[in-house]
Amino acid sequence: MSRPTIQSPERGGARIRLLEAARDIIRAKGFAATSVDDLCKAAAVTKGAFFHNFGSKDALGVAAAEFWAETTSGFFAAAPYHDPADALERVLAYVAFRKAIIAGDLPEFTCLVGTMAQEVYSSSPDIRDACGRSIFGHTATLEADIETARRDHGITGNWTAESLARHTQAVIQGGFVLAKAGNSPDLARESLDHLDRYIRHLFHVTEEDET
Amino acid sequence: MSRPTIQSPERGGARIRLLEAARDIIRAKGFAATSVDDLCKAAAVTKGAFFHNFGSKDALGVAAAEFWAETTSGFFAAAPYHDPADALERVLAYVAFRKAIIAGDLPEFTCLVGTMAQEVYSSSPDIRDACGRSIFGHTATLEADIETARRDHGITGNWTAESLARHTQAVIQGGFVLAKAGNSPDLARESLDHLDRYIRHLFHVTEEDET
DNA sequence: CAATACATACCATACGGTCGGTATATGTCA
DNA sequence: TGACATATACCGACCGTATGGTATGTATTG
Repeated sequence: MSRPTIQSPERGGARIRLLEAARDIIRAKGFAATSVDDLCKAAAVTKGAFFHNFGSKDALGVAAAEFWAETTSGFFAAAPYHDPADALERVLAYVAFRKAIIAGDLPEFTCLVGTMAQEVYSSSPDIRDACGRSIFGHTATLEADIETARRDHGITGNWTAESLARHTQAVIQGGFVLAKAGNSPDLARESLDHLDRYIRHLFHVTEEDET
Repeated sequence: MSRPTIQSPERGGARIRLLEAARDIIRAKGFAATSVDDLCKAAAVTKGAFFHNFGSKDALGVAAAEFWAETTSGFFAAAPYHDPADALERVLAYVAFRKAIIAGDLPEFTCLVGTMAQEVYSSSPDIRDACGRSIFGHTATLEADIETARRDHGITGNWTAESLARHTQAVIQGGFVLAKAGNSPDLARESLDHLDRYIRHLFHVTEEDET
């Protein structure tokens, strides 16, 4: 871990440690309830480092949403649900994958940007928009597979790939809300079963046994 | 507006004005970002009144969730979607009704308890549980119609009425998250169209044209 | 007279943010 | 090569304010 240089200004250890702390703490406590001191303590840096890297707490929120977008898009790009040759199978594999990664404690699998957007959409448009870019950027990656599947299977319904991709996100986000309200990850998984069934219905695919 | 009496202690004007203020402000700013002073100012009462009626800010959060449960259950009980004789039609009318009431600005139609649960599920179990009771108490009112519809239409799928009722809530809550992230109510309505289509699929009903 | 339903003044602290300082790395020019 | 200027990354003390909460007083009601 060398010291940061002028060529690689992102190399500053404090910045990413703060972003990782933000990812973990904000998912558990929410943005407003997370203090700058909380973040500094968790990242083992001082306030000076915080305000050197981020001009304000709001700026940290925006950066955290962007950091989330980067890391999750890498995570999903490397995930195995892209393997099937058939586009529809990839879409169904995506849903199964989203279900499979719901494991452990709630703050570990819930969505940072969904939580933040819900909380600050009115008071901090910058954070809200950064969260929106993360969410809708992700739906865009699904949209291509859905559209391909739709064409390959000759499906002509009163819906668009874009809309179904967004609905998929809505189901996932809504599942998280219920899981938190009911304090049980099962509630998030449950809705993904319905989503799976819905997509199979849309594509006239017979339902598989669910595990 | 008489003074509260010992026979009707709920008659205190400050209490309900504070609860109404909480309902409106927390939906816009979130629970943590809403200060006690904010609420007192909006309700035109003093801090003394606040802490007389609620022992703490957390207690106000619990009371606000319970207030929400009461008012919304009254609202939905009086709604016209209960009119159809056929249970399935009532379920579909419910979805249509949920779509219809998505109007105006975001804080006016989004769900207080969904927002609060998402925010405080970890730091304030009391509020979280009160939110959970509100949400799952509402799904229970749908469950009966779904179960009746299922029996009347002789549907035997790999799902339960309870689960579909919860899924309905998940779609609604998720729609709110996307609507906030994208700053557009249309995103909440969109998912309800998918939900409508899903339910019709489950009950083998031909799709109607959507407005 | 006792209980309720407030009002007002006050308090300790936690909060976001600022500021002056220091250590290290890099470019450059004699 | 080395001295110097400059920029970056970070430290830690400090500040003004906002926050949740309290203590005391008072008008009204049964």
